[in-house]
Amino acid sequence: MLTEDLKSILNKEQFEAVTYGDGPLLVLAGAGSGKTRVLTYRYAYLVDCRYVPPYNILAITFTNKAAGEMKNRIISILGEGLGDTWIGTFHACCGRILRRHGDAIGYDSHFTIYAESESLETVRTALKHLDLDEKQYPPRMMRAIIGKYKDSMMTPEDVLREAGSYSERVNANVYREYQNILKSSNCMDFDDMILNVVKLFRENQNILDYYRSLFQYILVDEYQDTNRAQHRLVNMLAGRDGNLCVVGDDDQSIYSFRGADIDNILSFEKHHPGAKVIKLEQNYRSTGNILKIANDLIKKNSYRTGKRLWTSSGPGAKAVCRMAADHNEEAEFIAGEIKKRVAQGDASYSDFAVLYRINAVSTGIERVLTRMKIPYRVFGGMKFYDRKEIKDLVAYLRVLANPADEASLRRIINVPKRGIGDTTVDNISIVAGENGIPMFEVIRKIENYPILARSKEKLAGFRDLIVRLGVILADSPTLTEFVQQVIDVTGIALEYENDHTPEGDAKAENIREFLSVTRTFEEGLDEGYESAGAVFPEFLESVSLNTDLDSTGGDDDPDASRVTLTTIHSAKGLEFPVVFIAGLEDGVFPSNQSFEDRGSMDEERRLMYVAVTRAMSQLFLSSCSYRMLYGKTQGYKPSRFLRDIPAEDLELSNSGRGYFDYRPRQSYDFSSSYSDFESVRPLKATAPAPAKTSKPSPVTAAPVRDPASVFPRFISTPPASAATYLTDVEKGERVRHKKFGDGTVTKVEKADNGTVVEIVFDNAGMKRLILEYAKLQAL
DNA sequence: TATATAGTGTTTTTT
DNA sequence: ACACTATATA
Repeated sequence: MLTEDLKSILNKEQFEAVTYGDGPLLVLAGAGSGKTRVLTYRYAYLVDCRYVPPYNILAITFTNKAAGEMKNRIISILGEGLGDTWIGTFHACCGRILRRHGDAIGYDSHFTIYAESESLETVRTALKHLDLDEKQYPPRMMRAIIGKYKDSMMTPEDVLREAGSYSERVNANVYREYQNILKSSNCMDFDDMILNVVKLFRENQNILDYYRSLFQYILVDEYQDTNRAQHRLVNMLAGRDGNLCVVGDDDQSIYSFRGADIDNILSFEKHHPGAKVIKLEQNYRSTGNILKIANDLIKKNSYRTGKRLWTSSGPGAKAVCRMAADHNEEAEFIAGEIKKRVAQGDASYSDFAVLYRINAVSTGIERVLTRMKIPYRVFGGMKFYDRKEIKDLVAYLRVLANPADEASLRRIINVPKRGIGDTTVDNISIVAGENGIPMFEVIRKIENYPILARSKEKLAGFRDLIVRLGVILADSPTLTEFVQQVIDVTGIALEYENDHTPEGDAKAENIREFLSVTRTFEEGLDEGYESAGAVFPEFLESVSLNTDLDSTGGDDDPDASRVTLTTIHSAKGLEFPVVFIAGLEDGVFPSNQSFEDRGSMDEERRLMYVAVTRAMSQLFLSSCSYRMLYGKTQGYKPSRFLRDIPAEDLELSNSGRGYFDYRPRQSYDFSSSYSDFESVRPLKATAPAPAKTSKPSPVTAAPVRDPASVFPRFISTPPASAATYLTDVEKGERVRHKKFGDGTVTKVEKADNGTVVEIVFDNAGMKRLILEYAKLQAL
């Protein structure tokens, strides 16, 4: 590969980013600006022109898919294999480090990785240990709280030390017990994988030094999505002046609810003084009209580096905005447009995507697509590994690899049913706790524990089953054969096969499908192997970390052309010729939970920006006057994001049946998104609900032409009650919020859009609210 | 221990 | 609307 060749393939900024020399480099890559191209070419350039061995480059992505694509593209650029690489997700790379060096922080190399549901089970166990009522401390909420602590890298001890209230102390205790259970089960959750590597490095300078010298170059993709721990990890490895190249787009940061911290990318230059910053603003995906809408939307956010996408291609078609009466009309409009274009022969179903903020919006659209015989696929439904029957099978495998794995043991101890009930399990757990040994050790030596005498036979049966499977593992020549034996010997598929229901058949089929997962894994191995046992741990790790949809199987024809239905979050990184953004109503998108503070409203706007920039040549936006959500039909107003788009950029498609005659404002009003917080409450559905039948009846659908409803934001909303809300507060003050409950003000700061108050709520954690809108009451 | 019933809570979810 | 879960009951 010659540098001259790169010049002809890449634009000026891309070229500069790819060939930049040593030291920190920040690439701000706008949507569709060739980010992946830069990453892959930079990797190839380092290898081919600067003679860096691939093994000395750490390339981190967020998804397995991205890692796989990156690797393949590099190989095709270089035209040769790379050998052993460090191209992987944060979790895959950390897993690899921990399998090797985890013993330095007290983990056995066969540790199990817990996903969401096992983690939740562990929280339940922790609550039980602490005698806490699940009603009072919902496991999901507790897990979320623990997640927040982990996001901010706090240990249970840190939480306890800083605990100001009783509930915070309870949180700390649950967190501590949760960690204790994980540790004694030789398990980690996803967050722990990152945190533990940070811990490993912090406590073992020699190990850190080893990896620092190993990774001569570090590339990180989607940097705007890193959380604090990941940021810390990268900085430990790269140092202040290391050869760290991060690529990302602050305008596409949409995962803050999972701990992603937009500051990591925005303050890169602060952390790495003298860093080179390159902006990629030329867009190769969308038409000019689409980019104009995207640019105009995102420029309303103030906390950003500021980029403006441009294209050398023409303006293309105008975006079409449909004001529909209800979700049925919206769905029919979408289906109709798709049908029409496919019939004309200039598009196939896979050219279309329907994007929405919340999954609940998809159901209405699915119904109509099905009725009109339009093939579609829904992204991000039930994942293969999330299915009960697969989890059961995996739990068997995990117990074999790591008998200390308590959540997995509990999962399978009575699957298939063998008469071991909750009481017995609780007793085992108590005995295990008293003796400080794993539950499986108790089962191994049932004779020693009189409490368990009654279920002795049954437990012995379970123990013998596990032991027998262990022998089979040692004897099986291949992984697939072994797993087949596990299925047969345990009989987990049998009970499904016997009940002869469609669901049972599907579950049995899924279990068989798991064998294609093992086969695929075996095919992917570079070399052959001696026995199932030799690759077993590696296989389990790939199962734990491969949570995406690639191997879901089941669905008949993967190549068939279908419309894609997906949330905007899952659509990030994808592109489609024709994109529909459905459900553009205030309270749906933006979500009504985002009205509380500016930070989340900005994130909603970034989400809208991501949605718009998925479209290549045609964008459709739709909004409903009435929508049924969670079983209730309510009136809604058009999304503020719709109303923020200048009128001249939209072509209206109005059936005349919508209750609002939507007219976007002519001139751009920067304050609009915040000026009408008072009117965000959905309208009460006093008007006749939309017709239940799929064809809206023309009688009930008479449009309302009352000017007040045409421009609802000009209605002066009377105060909800006589209650007075605080207009100024000070640090330390106790306040009450209608949703978050009571809390203490920890910070007050003036911003151009109002007064930002930071409040630590007793039960809801820390929130930043805009005082003017937060409706706080004094206590 | 298995099944019926009432009650609940629903933003987004790369690993 | 709907799915999941805690509880009551046989």
